[in-house]
Amino acid sequence: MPKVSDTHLADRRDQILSAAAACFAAQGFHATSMADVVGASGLSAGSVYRYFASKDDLIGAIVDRYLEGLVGHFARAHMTSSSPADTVIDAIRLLTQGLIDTPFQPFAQLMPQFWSEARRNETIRQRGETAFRALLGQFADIVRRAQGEGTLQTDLEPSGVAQVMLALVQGFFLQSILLGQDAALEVYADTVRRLLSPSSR
Amino acid sequence: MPKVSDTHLADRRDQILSAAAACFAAQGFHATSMADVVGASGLSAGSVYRYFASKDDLIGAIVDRYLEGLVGHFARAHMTSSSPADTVIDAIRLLTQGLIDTPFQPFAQLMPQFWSEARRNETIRQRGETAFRALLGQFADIVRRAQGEGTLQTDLEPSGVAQVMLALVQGFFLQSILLGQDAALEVYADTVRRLLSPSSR
Amino acid sequence: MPKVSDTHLADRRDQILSAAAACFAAQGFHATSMADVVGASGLSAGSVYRYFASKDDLIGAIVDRYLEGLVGHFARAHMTSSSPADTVIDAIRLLTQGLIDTPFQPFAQLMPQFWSEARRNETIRQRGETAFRALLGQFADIVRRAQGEGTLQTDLEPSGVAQVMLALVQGFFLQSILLGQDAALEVYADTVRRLLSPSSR
Amino acid sequence: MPKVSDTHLADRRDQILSAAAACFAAQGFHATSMADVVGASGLSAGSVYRYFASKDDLIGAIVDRYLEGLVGHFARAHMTSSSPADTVIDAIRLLTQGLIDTPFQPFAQLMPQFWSEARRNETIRQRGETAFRALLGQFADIVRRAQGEGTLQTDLEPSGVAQVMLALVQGFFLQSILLGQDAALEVYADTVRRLLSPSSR
DNA sequence: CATGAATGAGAGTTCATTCAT
DNA sequence: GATGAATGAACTCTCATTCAT
Repeated sequence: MPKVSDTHLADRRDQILSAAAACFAAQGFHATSMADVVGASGLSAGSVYRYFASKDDLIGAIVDRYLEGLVGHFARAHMTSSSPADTVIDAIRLLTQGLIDTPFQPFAQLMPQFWSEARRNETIRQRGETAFRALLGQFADIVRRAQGEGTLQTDLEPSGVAQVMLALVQGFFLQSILLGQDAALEVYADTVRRLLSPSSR
Repeated sequence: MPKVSDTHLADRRDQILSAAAACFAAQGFHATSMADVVGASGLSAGSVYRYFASKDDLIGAIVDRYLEGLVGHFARAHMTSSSPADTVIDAIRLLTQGLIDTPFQPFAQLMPQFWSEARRNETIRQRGETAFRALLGQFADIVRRAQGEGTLQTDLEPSGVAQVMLALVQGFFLQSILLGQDAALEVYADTVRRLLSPSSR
Repeated sequence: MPKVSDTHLADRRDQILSAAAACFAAQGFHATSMADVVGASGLSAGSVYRYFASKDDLIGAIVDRYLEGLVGHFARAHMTSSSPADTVIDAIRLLTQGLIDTPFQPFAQLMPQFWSEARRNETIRQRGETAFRALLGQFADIVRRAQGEGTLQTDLEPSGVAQVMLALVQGFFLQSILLGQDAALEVYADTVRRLLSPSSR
Repeated sequence: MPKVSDTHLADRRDQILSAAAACFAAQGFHATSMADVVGASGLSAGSVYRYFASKDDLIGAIVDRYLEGLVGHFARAHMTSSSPADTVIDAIRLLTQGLIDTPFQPFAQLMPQFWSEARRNETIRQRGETAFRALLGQFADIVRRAQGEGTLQTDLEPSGVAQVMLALVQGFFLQSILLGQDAALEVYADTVRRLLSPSSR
């Protein structure tokens, strides 16, 4: 199919990317063979390699999507949340739902894959660093706003609280891999809210 | 009645396990070939397979060591720490030092490997669940003790705080993979201490 | 009755052939992909396959051009040269210059490619046989003329001398691939002249 | 089979090398797949790669054998031949017989492969240069000896005659690929003898 | 007529595992 | 008991060729 519209090309790319994301989320980057991706995409090997130069290129594109999705999620949470605690809890809820049935469905499951890869692949590490620094910046802004509104102690370093907030999201997800996410969220959310919101004390 | 002593057998096993841990920490489970492990161990392929039935078996043994080391670390931290905040910070410091020159040197680097594997390997997930539930139990005890001593609010659910404590350790490590661990620890530790220690408010 | 003129078709063919010759000379038949040829020709894959049924067909056409060029070169050398020795030396000089900046530029570099291919491809071998028999015939004529003029011993078999002459051209080119052609030519030419021209003895 | 004798290892290497030489001679380097070599060797893919790191490595080893065989052949011819003409003719005869049933059987057929490869592979070109310079040196010695014995004109440059001698061997082989070697040799040999031996004039 | 996206068999290579010695 | 040569299925990736547009 020559001289095809740009939309068509972008759709094909998305088709491959979605298939790959599903495979990678289910099996991990390294346990997924290109044949798996090819099969899941419904295209041929040659076509997949027309859109992505190598498996690493495909992994890079998936990671980019993952990071964009992550930063986008948190940016939206940022808009609608008033407090650091709610930001953390909303983020978890968004990502948890993403674990089930949103368009971001497979991406939350990619988290451990991403961290493994970041240790070995400098390009991915750098992209991750950029994304996560942006995230920490957003969180720090939320902290400063809360401090300005008097809902958070002013002796806390915003960057430190931002790191803590991020850790609270990350940690919950890691734990949910081992323990299952449903049961714990209520207690966890309540604890986070009490610790990060002095008004409740 | 084997010709060689049990000690000899155990030593061989340790020799392989140490070599494998170093390889896995440096390159990840999947990027490490059995030939890498065989080479690093100084033994032959046949010997390695005499002690471990398969690569997965070897990974399982490494994960067991990793989890034992982790639980042991925190258990020790438990003994010497009086407060939840100090437990978190001590744990980070122990593991951070482990990143450099303790006998646990490679194990901290195995963290993302472990979480990736736990998503795909049910046996490993279960062992992890057991270990982390034990860890959470220890942390909950620390929380209860602190509440009894009046250094922590009593309206906090101990299991929730335990999860938060664990998340604060895990999150710091994930972030340090991307951002480098040195700079942030002081601010992070200070923030954790202020949030988890009402006396400072 | 085609919509485009025959000239246009022939031009397209030449365009592809020139691009292919350059690629084949630079990289060899097998290391050159059809994508390379397509790219160098400035046309599309479909167009190239409109003019040449297959890669082998294209190789065949290139070989034909190569052989035509070769025979044509020697035919011209035949006209202007009076002696067997000068024929050999002029041929080398023409082809050597062809290595640099004549329209035959890439063809001399195709020589080893041709001989490799002739061993495996019977069609090409046959075309080569025809061309080289023609060449040997031209050379034999030159020998007979020289013998008639008394500038060459009459006890030499013309066909044998023709083969020797051809070998002297071919051999020089093979050696120049390994050794570089510049330095040796003067000594080589002088030696050829002395051996093939009894007058100089 | 572990702890196998060095002889056994060398035999395996030879086994692969012989199979590869046969394949390469029959089909050329690039038209021969590693699967072809594997099949012809009677071993497995893994075994072939235990002895040769890559296809290029294998080609390099074959070329080395080819060049050694070539230089060795000519060195022997050198010993037993008294005149430059006989050296050329003996060399052709040795290599021609090699085309049929000596241990060097496939190597003579590798000639065009070698020259093609030398144009694209600098390592191979260099090895070839070394070997052929050695050959030219041997030939020049023969020339000087003949000049000393008064069987060759002293006004010929030994290095130039050496190049001519080599060309006469190479050219005959190239021509024999197209024309078949049997018929021509007698006439060719006679012509070479007459041209290179002034005594016959 | 021209295009170039799509194909899929097959390329070179790796590697977990076995077993004769 | 230990060895390491041997295995072969599976891997990532290429490329000559086709055909819907």
